[in-house]
Amino acid sequence: MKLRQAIFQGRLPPGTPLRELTLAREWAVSQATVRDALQRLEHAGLVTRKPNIGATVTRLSPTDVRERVGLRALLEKKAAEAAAARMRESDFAELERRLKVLGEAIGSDRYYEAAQADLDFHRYVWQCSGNEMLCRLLELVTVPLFAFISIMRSNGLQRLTTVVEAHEPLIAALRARDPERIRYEFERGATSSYEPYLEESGERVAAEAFGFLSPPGAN
Amino acid sequence: MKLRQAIFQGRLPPGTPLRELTLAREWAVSQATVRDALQRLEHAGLVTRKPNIGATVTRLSPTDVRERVGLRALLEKKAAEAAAARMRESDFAELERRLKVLGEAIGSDRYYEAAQADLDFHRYVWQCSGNEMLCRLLELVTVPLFAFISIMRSNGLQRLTTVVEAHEPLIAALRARDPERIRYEFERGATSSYEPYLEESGERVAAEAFGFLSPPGAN
DNA sequence: CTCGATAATATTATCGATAATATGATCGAT
DNA sequence: ATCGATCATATTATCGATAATATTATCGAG
Repeated sequence: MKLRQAIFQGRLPPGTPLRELTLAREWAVSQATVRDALQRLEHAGLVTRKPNIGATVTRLSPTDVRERVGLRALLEKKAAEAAAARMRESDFAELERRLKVLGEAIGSDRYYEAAQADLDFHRYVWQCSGNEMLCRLLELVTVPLFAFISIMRSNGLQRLTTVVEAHEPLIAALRARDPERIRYEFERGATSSYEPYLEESGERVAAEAFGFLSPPGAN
Repeated sequence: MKLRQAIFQGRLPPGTPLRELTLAREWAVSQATVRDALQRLEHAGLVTRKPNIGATVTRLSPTDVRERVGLRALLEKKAAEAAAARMRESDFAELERRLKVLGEAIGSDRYYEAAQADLDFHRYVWQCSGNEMLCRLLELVTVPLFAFISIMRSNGLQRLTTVVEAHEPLIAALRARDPERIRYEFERGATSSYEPYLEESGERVAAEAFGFLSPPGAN
């Protein structure tokens, strides 16, 4: 769980090799425990493992980001549509509570907490869909994107002030239970944050964020 | 890898508890190796693990099947559309080769091989989409469905003779590069095999397949 | 000086054993 | 007799050490 935090905070930049025994000594645990953690993070998409070679912090190429953003939009629209049909007033209240938590985390410049709160907001919508498998897919697709954004923010490369307001149309659309509007707002919400990195210059912007260029053959 | 086969062949019915040390002794390997295998199968969706409790062969409730079939249709349509735009003649040839392998496996009543070949056919379409993440999601969603079908077949509960012909419209639609037709055929292909288990009587049919009823509170 | 084979090193994969935890049974109190 | 607490047992989680494998460095031949 600490590893997850380190990745989100950008303390372990994408591409960092994760040596099992090294991490084990570092945290005073066994290799088996580290191995276990790495396997779980691989499942979450934050770590990439190759058999007999080793593990590294997942590095998202512009192509990867594009793929994930597209899939997230597709799946989240579906989830939000289903959720709208099932959400009661208490669910909307919970959603607004989570948005408030997000606002507070942003207000105090806590990037890791902000990313988690952002994730928790969206996760709640997913859960309201009542579709368990859909939730799992969205976790898989989205978590590394949030890590990506979290790193951007911790490097000061993304404006934070607008984040809360950006979420309000989502709640409004869900409240209205208008499928067309839900699709529009969630499509927009899923893609807007990443637009700077999806254009021609995406590679350059991402490189600035991480302080290095991806090697030509990587991914 | 043997465990995977055992699940597909129905030798380990859904719900079977998988004790780490027991399996380790059975196959003359270490607990760590079994643990590793279970973790990978959990990732593939064939095994369900609960912390400090244990692992069982994943049991798909009718709801689970419904969720997965719906998501598979959604994702596979997207993959097939993208694939059609990129497939060359050699790709179509490969697809037909794989369909032939499937036909041979069915001809000799080898259920495990048939399920794998069926999977390999669809996997090739996914890969032609060029969208790596989409492939991963489809694996996750679909593999347990194929295991489900494989068990049905091994219990003689599904007709096999029509399987090959059912795949031909898919190839034709891809060849035609007609998005509308691709969507139609893949939607149909993804859902048709499961129709018997998606109706009111789904629970009963599934119970027949596995020889037992799901406990009321399961899932 | 370059290329290929071979040895040294580093890292993952596996092993056997121990510790931590949850489940089910036993006992006592009401 | 039933409910709650405690203990026994089974199972997973973790540990330290060894084996297998891949990468890198070294050496010798051309």
